[in-house]
Amino acid sequence: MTKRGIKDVAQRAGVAVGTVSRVLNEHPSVNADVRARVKAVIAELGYRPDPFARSMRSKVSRLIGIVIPDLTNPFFAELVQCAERAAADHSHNVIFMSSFDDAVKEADRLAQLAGRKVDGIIIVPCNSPHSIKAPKGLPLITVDRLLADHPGVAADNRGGARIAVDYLAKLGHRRIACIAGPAGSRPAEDRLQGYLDVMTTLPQGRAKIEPLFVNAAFDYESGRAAGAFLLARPRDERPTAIFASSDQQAIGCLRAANDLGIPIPAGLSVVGFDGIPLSNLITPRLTTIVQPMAQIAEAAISSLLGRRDMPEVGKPDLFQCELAIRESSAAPLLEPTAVAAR
Amino acid sequence: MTKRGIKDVAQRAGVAVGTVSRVLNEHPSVNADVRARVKAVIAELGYRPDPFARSMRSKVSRLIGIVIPDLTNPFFAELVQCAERAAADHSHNVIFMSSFDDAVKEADRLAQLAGRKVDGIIIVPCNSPHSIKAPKGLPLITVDRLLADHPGVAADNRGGARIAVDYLAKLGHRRIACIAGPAGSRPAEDRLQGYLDVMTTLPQGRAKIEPLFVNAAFDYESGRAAGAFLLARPRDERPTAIFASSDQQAIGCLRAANDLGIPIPAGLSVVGFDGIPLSNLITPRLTTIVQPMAQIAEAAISSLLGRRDMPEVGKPDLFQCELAIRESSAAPLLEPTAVAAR
DNA sequence: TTGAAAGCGCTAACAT
DNA sequence: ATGTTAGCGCTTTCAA
Repeated sequence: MTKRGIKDVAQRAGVAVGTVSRVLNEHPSVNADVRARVKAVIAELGYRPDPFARSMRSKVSRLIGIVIPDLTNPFFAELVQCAERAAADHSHNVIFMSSFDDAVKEADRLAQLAGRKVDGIIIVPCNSPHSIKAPKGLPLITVDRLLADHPGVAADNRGGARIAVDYLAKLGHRRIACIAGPAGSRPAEDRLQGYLDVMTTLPQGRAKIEPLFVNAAFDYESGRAAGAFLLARPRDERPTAIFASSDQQAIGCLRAANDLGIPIPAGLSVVGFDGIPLSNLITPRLTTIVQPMAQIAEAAISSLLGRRDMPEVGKPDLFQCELAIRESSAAPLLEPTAVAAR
Repeated sequence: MTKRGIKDVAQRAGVAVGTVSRVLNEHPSVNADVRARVKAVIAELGYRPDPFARSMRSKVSRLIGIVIPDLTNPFFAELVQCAERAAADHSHNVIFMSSFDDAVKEADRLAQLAGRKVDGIIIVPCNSPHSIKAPKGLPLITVDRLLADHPGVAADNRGGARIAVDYLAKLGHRRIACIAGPAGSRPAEDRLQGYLDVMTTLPQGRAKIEPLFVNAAFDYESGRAAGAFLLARPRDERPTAIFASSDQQAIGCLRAANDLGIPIPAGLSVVGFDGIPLSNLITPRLTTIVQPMAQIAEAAISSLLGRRDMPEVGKPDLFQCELAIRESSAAPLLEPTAVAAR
């Protein structure tokens, strides 16, 4: 099978190259029979338009760039996977790049993507306090870690946290602690806020209800340490439930409880956040707030491609989270209210 | 900053476009001073050659395609991350695609990459018994899951397994069990073989030494189940050490031990395989065989780009693994030899 | 060593 | 509705 160009197709079909091009681009003004004939020839010849020649003229690359801080984070890995699927659904391919959470590398990657003339960029900005210089004229959308001066889509972190804490409260828990994320992280702060929202509106019984939280990085080990800290207090002051700001933290916290011989969920309920695949694979399976990653990724891609309104700057599109009740949570052993009444 | 083309550079530098092109491509026959002047102008104008125009003529895209079954697997995520870094080191970008372990999708992705005229393809084939139709004329290399009819690079799985079991044996363990990977998986079989290699050469003491292994998927839950199975036997027949074929399995196995109240490493040593980041974040930190992912990825990229010989078909390049001794392993409580001698 | 010019394969503007 | 043609921005002969 030798090299086929648009000319060969045109010649074989007895039409001009322009017509073939129109067929290729689904241009309306082509007679049905001509279109059919051309398509037949295309199939017959196994012709595939050269994407470079195409992009050079049309300024459309059918390429989406995605820049994330670290693929080792399962949450980002899932995002990338979902984004690729969404892009494929729209006949686009994905150029993947990692910024290693380094603002300099991030800027470089962005410039490269601009050079590649990608049709849009999805970015999870790195954590250093900075903003991004979006190549102008190139649609860019932030995901998860929102930036004030760029459009963004994310989970409704605050709302999700409320759902989690609300659930624990309804189960009867009152001493609910929170492993908050790292200070300065937007998602972390939103989740903490959601926790506080619920805690401050809980009906005050005989036992005083006070929010109790500790900041920690989003990873497993930090979660374990934070959990150990929260659980290292006299039994009657010890939290009966912990809301962690990430699944990794929650899993670490499970470990801390285990180290102290606290049974799950009998002695302690733990709820995570994110809904990473691992959360449903461990024992006990983790009750968690699952982010609608597929929806988030789909929204980001659609917005970039103009098939959907771009979120306004300052008004990110937020997607509702869902509570997945699994094995790490249950009603507390002793109803604190009952105890207080005795 | 308006649109800059090669013409602007040529004009500003007082040379012909051809000369600028030669400078751009490091062509030798350009006077040093001319080259310097042109480079200065390029920098001054912030000129960036259009990759499409470039590729259209040169048939080189500076793009590498990578197809993996599932990014949710932390091992593959690390591979992708390493590959992207290696590609970036060679001024290439990476088009990422997921096959979702589906041979049909895989073939489709491959065709797309061929259409994109990528300079090479890295693929972790999906598990179904099949082979891959590599677009001819396009360098393709398999990683991890090797295929008999394509060049490949991977860790020396058999050697790595030997190191692990050898280490356990030297520690004094004799009842060493193995959580093998899924049957049919090439890496799984190689690792099991390594385990058997060592077990069959262990000096037979008074206590009979027999290999004991059970197949399981590579994930956490399968590892937990397999661990529970292996540990559910009378104490004096129970393995004192378990070699798992993946870190995820090992972590699941740790959990199984924990459920049975077996202390780690006092009551049981566990060694994993892969060296995923999580392995060093959990408690206890997991002793494991770490694959040189960066090296493997670098080798794959270099081979594709012709900066290094492509591995021969049937003779994959194998990279030595390293033992990372951490907290999940130790000498057995009672030296079996001593016991036998008593 | 350098310049001039011919395309690469396609799209889009213009002509019919 | 279809044909014709001028480039897109670059690389690469071919001359000089």
